[in-house]
Amino acid sequence: MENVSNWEKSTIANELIQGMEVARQLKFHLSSSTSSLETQQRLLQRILSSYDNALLLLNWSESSAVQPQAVQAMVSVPQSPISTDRSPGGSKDHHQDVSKKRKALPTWKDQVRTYSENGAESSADDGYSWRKYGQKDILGAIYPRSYYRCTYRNTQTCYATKQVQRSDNDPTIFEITYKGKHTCLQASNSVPPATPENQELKHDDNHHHHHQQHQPPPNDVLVNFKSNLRVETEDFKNKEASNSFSFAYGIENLTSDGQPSSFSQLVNENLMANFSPTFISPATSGSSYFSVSPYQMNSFAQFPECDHNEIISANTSTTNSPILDLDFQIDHVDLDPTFPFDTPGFF
DNA sequence: CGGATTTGACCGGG
DNA sequence: CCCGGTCAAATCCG
Repeated sequence: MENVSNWEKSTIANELIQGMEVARQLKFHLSSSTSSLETQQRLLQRILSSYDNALLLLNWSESSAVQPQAVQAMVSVPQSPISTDRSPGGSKDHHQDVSKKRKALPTWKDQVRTYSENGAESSADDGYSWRKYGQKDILGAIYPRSYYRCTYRNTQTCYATKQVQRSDNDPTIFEITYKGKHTCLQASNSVPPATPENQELKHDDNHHHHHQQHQPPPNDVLVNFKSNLRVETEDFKNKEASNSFSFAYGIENLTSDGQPSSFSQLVNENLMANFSPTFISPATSGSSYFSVSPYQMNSFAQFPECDHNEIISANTSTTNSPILDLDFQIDHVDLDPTFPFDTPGFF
């Protein structure tokens, strides 16, 4: 337990909460006669994905996490090459030598929805200061991809990076891929990151500045779970109202109205993806902020390597993936019980 | 002037 | 050789 940082806890809890929320929606849909099978399957997919991500976050093993983007790409125009679509026939032999991966940096994704149409700048402030170091046109993508690294890479040897890619289908969506965790110490007066990355507490505290962030015992996680779930639900509704999108419960209405529905489904999918719980602070009671961030955090971990997931996802993904993942996890834990994250010098 | 961004070159893996 | 990722010189900006 001790080697699981607060950041990981919150992120895992994030996934679990999301899964629970979606499960509730699915329950509602199942009892509703108007619910389409497609919708139900999508909800189920999301639930499985949440489990998958949570398990993956627990020990950084590869996974067949089903990305919402994949669904989105399938529903919409087939112009964006998503990594999950590969020919199943090409299942080449792969080695599971986990030993000599050099770039086993943890990777997770996030979707940020901009509210102002021009708002390319709104795609940003996640609490960390980034420095752009490159931009590339990506094959098959309309918008270029921007590369950022932590500002304190040289001064504090912080190797966190992120990539920002504007979505082809919905230009108000920015897909952000984070690689590596911040090992830097941000300025103390700065606003704590609204992302689950609440890491400053886990640094070797040469000087414990007033750490009101206590390490919550495992039970606290559950407490957080519940309390935040409530918050999240409210927030959920607020956003639904403010965006004047009837989503989730209204999907069928939108889609079955004779509309081609690909777009509305796309929108709903994006909303679904973005309506994940806006971050759960591990410091619950009396804590100053439940950062209800202006952007949504739908983080799900990614496979540091592409090798395994190829063959895993070649199988029909969802059903058998947990089993496979468990196997991987066991192996992984046996081989490498230490989490690379908790060592600040790791890179 | 100093730090951040831009942008083409460079590099390495597939 | 193509493509994605990074470097670094030039440029921008406060």
